[in-house]
Amino acid sequence: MINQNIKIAVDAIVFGYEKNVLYVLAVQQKYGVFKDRWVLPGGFIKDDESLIDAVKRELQEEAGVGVNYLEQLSTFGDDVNRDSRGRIISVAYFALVNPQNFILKADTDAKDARWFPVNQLPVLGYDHNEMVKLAHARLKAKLTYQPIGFDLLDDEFLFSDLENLYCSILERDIDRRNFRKKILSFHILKETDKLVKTSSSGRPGKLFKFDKAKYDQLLEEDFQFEIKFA
Amino acid sequence: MINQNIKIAVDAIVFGYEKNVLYVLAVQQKYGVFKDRWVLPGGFIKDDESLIDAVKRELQEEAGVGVNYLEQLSTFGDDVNRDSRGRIISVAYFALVNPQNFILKADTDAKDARWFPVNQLPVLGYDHNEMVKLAHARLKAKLTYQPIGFDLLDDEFLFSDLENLYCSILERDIDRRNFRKKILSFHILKETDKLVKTSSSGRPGKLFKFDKAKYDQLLEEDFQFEIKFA
DNA sequence: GCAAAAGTGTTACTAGTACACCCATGG
DNA sequence: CCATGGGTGTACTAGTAACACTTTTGC
Repeated sequence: MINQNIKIAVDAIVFGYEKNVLYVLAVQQKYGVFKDRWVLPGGFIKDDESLIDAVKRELQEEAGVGVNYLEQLSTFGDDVNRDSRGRIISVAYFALVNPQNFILKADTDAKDARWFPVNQLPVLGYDHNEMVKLAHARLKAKLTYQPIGFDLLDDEFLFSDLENLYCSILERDIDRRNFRKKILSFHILKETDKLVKTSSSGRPGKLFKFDKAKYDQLLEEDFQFEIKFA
Repeated sequence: MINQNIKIAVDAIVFGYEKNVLYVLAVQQKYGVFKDRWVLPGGFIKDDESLIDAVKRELQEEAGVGVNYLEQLSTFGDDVNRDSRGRIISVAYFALVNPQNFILKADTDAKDARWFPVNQLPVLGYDHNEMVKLAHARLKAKLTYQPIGFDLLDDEFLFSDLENLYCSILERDIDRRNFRKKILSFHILKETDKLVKTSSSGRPGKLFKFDKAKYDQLLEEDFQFEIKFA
């Protein structure tokens, strides 16, 4: 069989959201040319490991993170010199997590792991800023045609949390009444009877849950989640 | 650096369209375990070659095809045994061509090259049927939100050609009047003053051209190509 | 009683849908 | 004059957009 001197790696763009800010996970390299440089979590694939398992393993090893949503984004291999160590092709994955579900801890290869606000990201190693840019665009687009915002929130959330998430990620104002009407019209939320208040003043709000089972069922009947904005 | 025993390849799902039928390009293998088996055109990447160049080279070598539209589809590497020769990860590309622009000719590695109607595809080698399925879904989806139908047609075409293309690929009826109104409202077509008739009877129709420059310009002004159907 | 956040309904407008007849050509 | 395919307009419907006041709570 052909002889090839190319290595293959995976990298993950992991988004987290908290209090109106969208974060990206980065790790600080322990070794190599980019020692101390911030990069996306990732690494080489093992010979007998699926791509997706490789991503999950790296996230676990480098930052102690388990994801809510994970999908393949794109494969970076057009720039032959994207990695100075040699020809390396990387399959980038797009992930969503709730940062409150775990505590970041740098582990195997990483010296440190941190959340950076997506708008204040340092210069990362390799072509990782480009990957983040692409993933960010994907997130914005997907938010409007797939119910993935819930993967960034707690299991139970206030309507205003969801609304603020859309506002801050899409960077635009949204009419609260129209937004609520639209989302409720899908019937993919379960209303709990719990009332909570976040800040010290103001009327408490009802908690909602995303009804995944209902959503999956609706998908069978060509239901299309879609939100447009004024 | 890590030792890895994984090879990387590219494969292409090339769609062509002619007279209400959507075709996929396949080549017949000359050598190997799958000798004589139909598979998608593709092959190993060279060490100093970008992914996209590898695809273009393989298409040229195996079938003599130059594409109108080419984009990365997905990378297949979750099934560790997808290729019996060893661990091979494949980056699949999605391509559109106008079959009239060239003559198929099997060349380097391929014994033969042929168009198969997408609905009468034989069992292909590897996981290639799965790739076609994914690409087909992508084509259907993209047709409604990107002006890629033109890449399957001649440079100049009748409105009815475009309409039939949408009908046959999306497998549904379309109201001619509404379709024409919608497409024309985008102002991305140039009307030529040529009149032609395809069949021997009936009124001749006007030829149109896709105005790519105009479309690119509109994109700058957040124009969104989008067609919905009744 | 005031500040803060939650909850709610109506009207105007725009875009989508449904639908049928006339026109130009060749035979 | 008939068969075939090209070209066109209007009325109805549904979904989106714009918009402001009332309720509950803590202080």
